[in-house]
Amino acid sequence: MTDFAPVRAPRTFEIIADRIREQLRAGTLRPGDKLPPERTLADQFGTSRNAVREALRSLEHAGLISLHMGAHGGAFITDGDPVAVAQSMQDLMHLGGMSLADVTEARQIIESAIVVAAVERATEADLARLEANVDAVEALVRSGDLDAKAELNMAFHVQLAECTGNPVLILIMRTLMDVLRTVHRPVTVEDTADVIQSRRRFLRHLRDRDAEAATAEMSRHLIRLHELFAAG
Amino acid sequence: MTDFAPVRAPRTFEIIADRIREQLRAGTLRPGDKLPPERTLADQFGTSRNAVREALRSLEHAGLISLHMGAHGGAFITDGDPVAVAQSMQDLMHLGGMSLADVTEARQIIESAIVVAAVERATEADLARLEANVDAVEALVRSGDLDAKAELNMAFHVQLAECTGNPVLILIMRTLMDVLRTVHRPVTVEDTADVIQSRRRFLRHLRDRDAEAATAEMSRHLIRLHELFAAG
DNA sequence: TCCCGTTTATAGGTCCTACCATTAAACCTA
DNA sequence: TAGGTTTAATGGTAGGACCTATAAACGGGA
Repeated sequence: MTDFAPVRAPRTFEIIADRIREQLRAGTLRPGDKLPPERTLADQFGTSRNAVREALRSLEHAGLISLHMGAHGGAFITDGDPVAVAQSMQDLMHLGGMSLADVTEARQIIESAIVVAAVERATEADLARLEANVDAVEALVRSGDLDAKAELNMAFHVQLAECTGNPVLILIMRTLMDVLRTVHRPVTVEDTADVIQSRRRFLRHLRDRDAEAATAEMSRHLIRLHELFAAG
Repeated sequence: MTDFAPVRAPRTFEIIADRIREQLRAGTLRPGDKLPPERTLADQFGTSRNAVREALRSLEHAGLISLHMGAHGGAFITDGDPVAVAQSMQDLMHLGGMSLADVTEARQIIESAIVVAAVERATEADLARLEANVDAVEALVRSGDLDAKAELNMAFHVQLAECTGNPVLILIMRTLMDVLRTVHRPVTVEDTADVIQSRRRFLRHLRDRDAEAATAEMSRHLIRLHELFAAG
């Protein structure tokens, strides 16, 4: 019965941030709009500029606004940049002492589910993009640019998530890739040939809408990769 | 070739926040630790207290630290509260970046994968916890405490993720639940009976290590729930 | 007329100082 | 010893001053 939540006096900057959030939800403020200058806001809210700044800082971190300096600068409503969310998740993962093994495993589990959804929904354009990615990777291997190759490899998985058309899944996959990037070790060249082979098989299964085969192919690949990381 | 990233002068508070982040990743600062007082930090970094405060605000928003007032207050390293991430996702939802349907769908896809992993790994203790949860829900339904019931229902899904033993999956599920909690509408009583029935069946499959049946049962449940939300 | 450097106004970024508000612990007082 | 009171530590707020970046207005020279 008596499960009273602890009361906490709201801080000024929180109130300010909430007021601005309200206007966002109400639609009074729309992406692209510019907020009044900090000094004006401080005046309107009847607070110090300091409090306004902390509120804006909070909104900026949330990815709701982006701040620009100089004349005609200011706080602009963004169209919803998920980078902030990804950054926060990364922080939590690092903080929670999550190991590389944890991340790759989670990725493996989630990606297997994503593949199933992608098989159902991938459009011709999606498939073309994925194939273009593999082609580009092949070209980079020949030119020896391993860093760019690794980048594209990660992009492949994000693109796969994009096939589902679900922004939450895309966000999660992007975050996982970002985390992996920070602990990334360049993989030796010899196994890239295998990777490309695997990708091509995978795409064939995707085209055939063969969920089982596609999942199996991807799982094999991820397990190998996981072992490689673990060994590395 | 000339893919120069735009340079942006890092702001002071960003540098400060990054420095603190570094210490977190390095493990010098661990959850529960207390940062020096703002005044001391300002002194150490050679900046104004203002810049320090904005850095702390940013870290607080990221859920990395929590600030407490009063003597022996200060900035404490948290153990990784995903509330901040959830808040950011909510903001995105409001900005139109993602919809409630996206979240429930992503949850559905991810949870189906989690079930597979849980079937393989759930220990006897895990199963007992899950059963205890269902029992508790049943009791709360009889006593009519719908809020507490909803809370336990969400806890069920987090507990399921915990069966996998993978902290990344746990974090993701917890985040998604947090997002859903805020848009939660009390579900009517009549269908709770069904839910409990479904849960019991699900747990039976889990005990039998029958991945297919467990996944099917959970999917049915989530699809129903999704429709309920959509109709809500 | 057109180009290009200069000026200028705007607005965020930083600093400083003072003071307020909250809290836990030390210190009384009965 | 119990319970209220003081006190010191620390985050929160205020308000002013100045720095810095930037786009637009201005202006001089070819």
